[in-house]
Amino acid sequence: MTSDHSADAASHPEVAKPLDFIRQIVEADRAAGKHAGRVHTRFPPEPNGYLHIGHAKSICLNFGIARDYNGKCNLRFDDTNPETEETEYVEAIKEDVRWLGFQWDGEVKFASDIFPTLYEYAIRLIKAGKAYVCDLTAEETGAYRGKWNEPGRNSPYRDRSVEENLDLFERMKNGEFKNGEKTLRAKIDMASPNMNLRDPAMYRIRHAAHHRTGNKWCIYPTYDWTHGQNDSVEGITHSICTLEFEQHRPLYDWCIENLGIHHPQQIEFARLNLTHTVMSKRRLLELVRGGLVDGWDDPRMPTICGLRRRGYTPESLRNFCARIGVTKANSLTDLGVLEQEVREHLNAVAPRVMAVLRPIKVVLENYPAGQVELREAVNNPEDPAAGVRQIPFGRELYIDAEDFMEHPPKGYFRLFPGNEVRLRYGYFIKCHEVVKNEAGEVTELRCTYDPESSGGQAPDGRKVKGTIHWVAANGAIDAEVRMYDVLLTRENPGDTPEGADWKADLNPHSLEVLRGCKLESSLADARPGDRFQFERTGYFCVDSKDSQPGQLVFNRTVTLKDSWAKEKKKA
RNA sequence: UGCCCGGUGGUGUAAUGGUAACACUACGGAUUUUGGUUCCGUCAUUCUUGGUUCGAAUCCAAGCCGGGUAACCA
Repeated sequence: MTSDHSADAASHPEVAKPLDFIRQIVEADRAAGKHAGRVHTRFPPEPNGYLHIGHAKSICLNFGIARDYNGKCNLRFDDTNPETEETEYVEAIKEDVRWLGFQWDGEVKFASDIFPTLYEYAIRLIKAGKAYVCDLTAEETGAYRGKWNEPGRNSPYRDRSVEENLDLFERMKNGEFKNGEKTLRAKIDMASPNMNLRDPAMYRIRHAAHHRTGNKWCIYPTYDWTHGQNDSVEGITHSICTLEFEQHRPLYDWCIENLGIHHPQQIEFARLNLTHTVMSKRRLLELVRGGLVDGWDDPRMPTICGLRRRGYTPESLRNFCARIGVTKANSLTDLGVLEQEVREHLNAVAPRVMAVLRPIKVVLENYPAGQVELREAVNNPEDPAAGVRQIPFGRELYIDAEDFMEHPPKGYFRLFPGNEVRLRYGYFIKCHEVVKNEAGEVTELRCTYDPESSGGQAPDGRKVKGTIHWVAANGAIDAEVRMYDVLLTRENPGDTPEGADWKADLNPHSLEVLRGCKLESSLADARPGDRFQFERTGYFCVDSKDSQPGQLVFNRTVTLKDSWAKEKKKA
């Protein structure tokens, strides 16, 4: 087994690091020859909402294991509840999985594909005396189920004959009964300490159109009666799900064993929690329906489509999932880990560009009026192959308001009266005069430049501490830039006090829209989805929804690390 | 209240009876035409109490703490 492991590690460098506990199980199963060494997983979303970063963890796990062990991974929609599920979500989910970089095995699967099989299986259980039709209402069923510390009571319908059950079940299917009038239940143990084994429902009556089967069925199988059999039929070997299904596992196993069919192994892991982030579909839906965000793909949403629109790359999401690991321990991952991951990827691949977000005009009094020269700028210092570009320089420029202070604190080495700084790829400049408007705001700086410092080095060898970015006024592009911050101020939204509204923690500053930002002219051709580093500021991408040629809109993906901001905070 | 599952630096994980380690964060420093990147360094960890053992993060027991669980949701 040791040699097997190293062979795998050699052919799959990404699994060379210590294996998570699920991969350990998979390797042990392979070594033992279980399922003839075959590995087949599945990702089983319910099509009733959009995928989020927590799903990405599951996707990376399931598809990743299939890839690592030359196995397969199915994409299967768990569409057993016609009342909440819609085709709209199916398409969005497929797109998100593909965008993340994964391809499912064969056709997309649906739980509804096996409705006929499930029906046959149910008849098998009825014939074996292991399932019965129950007339109890939902409320009554709850009462009969008992409490945690007291056993339930048998349903008065529990001992119907096989013939009667068969007849009733068929009539349920034929639509002879109203919603909720009858259920088909597994006959297990009303005294089980595990509530899931107290005669769980297998079928309920719902006269509702299903997004795929239309009105063909009016009885629908429950999750518990569907999932394991679906795994079995698809030949799944390892059925990976989240912790809350752990106490369903005995039921999962019971169904399969009593049917005598292929037995996949259910394995549970802890779902992802992120600081400042809500992940439940209910809450996400609340944000969307309440108009608190701009839809499922609002760049502040933790949805895959939101992160995509925000500028996250599939690589960064996959790397994130690899970094956080897989365990059974509940945890809360710092959002900073996700942000660091996207910085790391974008640092390597994003072209650098100069953009002034909050412009202040700078006039170089000793620079010839009307003169324009081109300066050479490096596109990506991390990637020499990215080459260089020419950017215009002139007498009038914009710099960022943050790069000038009239009365700077100690340690500030950007521009202030009397101080000399370097304009990146340009010249040294010195500020002599501050022009303000009536409100006392700085509107213009009168500066001089040192013609000898062309290229950013002074021949006399004098040094400047600060280098700031700039955009020539002439030819600058105007753009809108959306500065995003966390959606929730509370670090752990799970800590919202009982009875309190979690939405009270919504961050009122989660979006700041900046208009009239000045961008270097090379950005004129930027296309939706293009990602850049705005030098010294952060990573930004062209919004895929609202940006237009000539009216560009950028989203801030993440800031650059900022040790000066940290310094200021300390003071 | 019953049952199930967890508990390792601030955070996320590793160590699978044999020197508690890695990453992130934080803090310090070097380099730097991005206060970015990169590099070097520092701080800091086995929930408690017993038991088994030459030896326990690891096995056992009890306790404590956290999570899940009583849809005809998934």
